[in-house]
Amino acid sequence: MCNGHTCASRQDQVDQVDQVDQFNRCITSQLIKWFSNFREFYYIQMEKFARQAINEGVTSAEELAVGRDAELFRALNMHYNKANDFEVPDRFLEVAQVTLREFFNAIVAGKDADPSWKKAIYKVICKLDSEVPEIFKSPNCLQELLHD
DNA sequence: CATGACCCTG
DNA sequence: CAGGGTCATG
Repeated sequence: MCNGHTCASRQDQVDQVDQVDQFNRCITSQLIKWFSNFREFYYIQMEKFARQAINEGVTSAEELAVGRDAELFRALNMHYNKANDFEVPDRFLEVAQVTLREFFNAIVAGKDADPSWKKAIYKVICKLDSEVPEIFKSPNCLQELLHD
């Protein structure tokens, strides 16, 4: 039955599954790392633009708006969507604006004196996170994404 | 012991 | 981004 050419041994099959498993684990951890880096860049920009607004004399967070033409948006888009491969959801703009205002108010209030002042903001913003798209939860996520 | 969040560097 | 360290979880 198993002539060594057309049929893999049970052990070989087990090894293959292990390899696929490890492969997927590497890919996912890599993605997690990427998202982590994205998130960090996002907040760095938020702080940067919030301080910039303050230095420019903005007195109220209400004056801060993040539209698709905003410098802040351009900076972010440059990193996440340089080739404009997809349309940025309006939801993203909304959350970005909330985040910017959150930073603005915190800094104006002098909360940045506290070494961990950003955590309060993170706590607020993470609640605004959108649900993870179903495809990403699928075991065949990689295959499905590759088809597009 | 493994994994992931978070932080800081290069 | 990638690496590496720390800390909390399970």
